[in-house]
Order: sequence, then C-alpha cells, then structure tokens
Amino acid sequence: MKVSELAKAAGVTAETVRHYTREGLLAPTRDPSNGYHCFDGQDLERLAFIQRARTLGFSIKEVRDILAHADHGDSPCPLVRDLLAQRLPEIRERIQELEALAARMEEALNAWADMPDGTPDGHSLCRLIESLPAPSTDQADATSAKEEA
Amino acid sequence: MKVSELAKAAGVTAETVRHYTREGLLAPTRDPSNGYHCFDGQDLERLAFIQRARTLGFSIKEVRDILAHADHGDSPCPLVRDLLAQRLPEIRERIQELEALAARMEEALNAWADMPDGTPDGHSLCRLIESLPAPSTDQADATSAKEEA
DNA sequence: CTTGACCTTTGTGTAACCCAAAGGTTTTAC
DNA sequence: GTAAAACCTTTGGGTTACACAAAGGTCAAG
Repeated sequence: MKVSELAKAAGVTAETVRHYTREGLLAPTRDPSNGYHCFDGQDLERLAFIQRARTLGFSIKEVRDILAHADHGDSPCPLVRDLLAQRLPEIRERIQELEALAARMEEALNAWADMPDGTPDGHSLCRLIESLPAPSTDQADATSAKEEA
Repeated sequence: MKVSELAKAAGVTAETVRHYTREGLLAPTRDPSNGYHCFDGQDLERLAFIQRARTLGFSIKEVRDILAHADHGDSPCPLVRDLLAQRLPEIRERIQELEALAARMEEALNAWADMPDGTPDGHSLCRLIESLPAPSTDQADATSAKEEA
C-alpha cells in the first residue's frame, strides 16, 4: 500500500500518515525502484491502534513509547494504565476550567444585555470587559495558568 | 516602570509583558539613554484589561483587534459580544468532547480492572486498547477532529 | 570596580498536524 | 506514444502563547 491508500483505509489524511512515519510510529519499507513508502496490513492495524490510543488522549510521544514496549516484546498495558490514571484527573480539571470559562462568558453576555456600548474614554476601553473581576495575580494561579497553556 | 515592575504589578511574568509588547498589545515608550521599555499607569490598566479579556477566552489576536478598535475611538463592545456569542457554543462543544474522553478513559480503566496484561503477540499490541471501539473514519468526524486540534 | 540583577534582541521549543514548493513517478486518457 | 493528471518524495514554514537560553549592554550595591 502507498501512503494515500493506507490513509484512505484508515480514514486519515495522507499527511497524517507521513507525520506518523516521520515520528517513528510507522516504519514502512521502501520500494527500491522509486523510493515510495510501502505499508502492509500490519501497518493498517498499527494505525488503527494509534487512532484508538489517540481517542484515549495519548500523545504521539506516549503512543511511540507504548509501541516501543510492544515492539520490544514487553506488555505496554501497565504503562497504558498508569498514563490513563494519571491523565484522567487532569482532564477533569480541564473540564472544570472550561466550564468556569463558559460560565463567565454566559454571565458576561447576560450582564451586558442591557449595558450600553460606551465608546472608549481614556479611563475605560470597554466597560463590558472592565466590569469583570480582576484575574487573581498570585503564584498559585500563575501555576495553574501555566497548565492551561 | 520597567518590564519586571509592570509584570510584578500585574502578576504576570516579564516574558509575558515582552510577548504582549512584541505582539503590539502594549506600546511602551523607550528610555533614550539605554533603550529600555518604559511603561506607565495606563499600560498597567491595559495589561489588566488584557488579562480580563483572556479570562473570557479571547486570543491574543482578538485582544489586539479589540484594543485597536478602542485606540481608534470606536466602541469594541459589539465586537466583543459577537466574539463571545460565537465562541460560547464552541467551548460547550469542547467540554462535551472532553467529557466523552473522560468517560472513555474511565470506562477503559474499569473494563480493564480484571483484564490480563497480555504480552504483544503479533496479532495484538495491547488488547486493553484494541478492545476499544474503532474511531469512526467518516468525514464529519475528520472535520470535528480538525477543530479539536 | 566587580559582582549580580536586570535589560535588550534573536532564536529555539512546544503538539499535531496542514500546506506549499520543487521535482521525480505512475497512471490515465486521447 | 505521450502528455496531463494524480501521486510520490523531502524540505521548510505556519499555527498558539508564551518559556527559556544565549550573547551582550546597563545599573545598583558593596
């Protein structure tokens, strides 16, 4: 199979296949006559595996580690479970942050429903935004903001 | 005020202040004697404004647009409201995705609680992951996956 | 006058691809 | 038979919001 054929079979773009290949998640052979990448059924299974792992939130780097374990004949399952157990609370935290964000946005839209659109006057750029509570400036928050990025 | 002083006053890093300056959100004067950036009280207010806008989910680019409107004497408020109204459903969608992700992760952890850690056998790299439903390969999903990135 | 703390600019890294360009190959169609 | 379409290759740049390191100038304190 060539790049596009594998891509089509797996439902991803050819670029994605090339990206995974560059990153070492897939290791196709080469057609010596023209230098094209050659994938087989195993690569398709491997790509499907990668997609499932990605739906669980694993990064490319993590998937590479998982595959390396398996390629080395070791069970990657304990690693997989550890990563999941570690990441789950982080996801939940991220959800909380987004819910707080959505709440702020909604609150703002409601609060502003009848507030006038002032033109900037040197003291205020946009009262709609300046009416918000100031973001906290302490270290704890700076840390969580770092995570947010 | 010099960079670090403004940064401390606003509770951000000096790097962040420099970044906003590079991006044109802040326009400090220069000390002619040494080329240092000089910020004043207005810049501090402006930075506080930026932080509030960021807590509403506005990107740097959007904040720049908002500030440009205000600097030009126009009310940025309608723009702000439009952006918020547009972004809110996107945030909600993102929350749904993350909740689905958390659910998949949790489900996986539970389902695997008593499943054995098989060593890879050529047909399976990690049954824990391969027992997952295959990610859908249709265009609609590819599109939403694009948004997700 | 020498540290140490702070300033400057420039360039690199992050995550996971997307996209364009330049150039070779294979397939298709006339 | 060949020309154009379609696909392949590698390389390099773009995306977000900064963090960080390097190289070199500046400034306050001892």
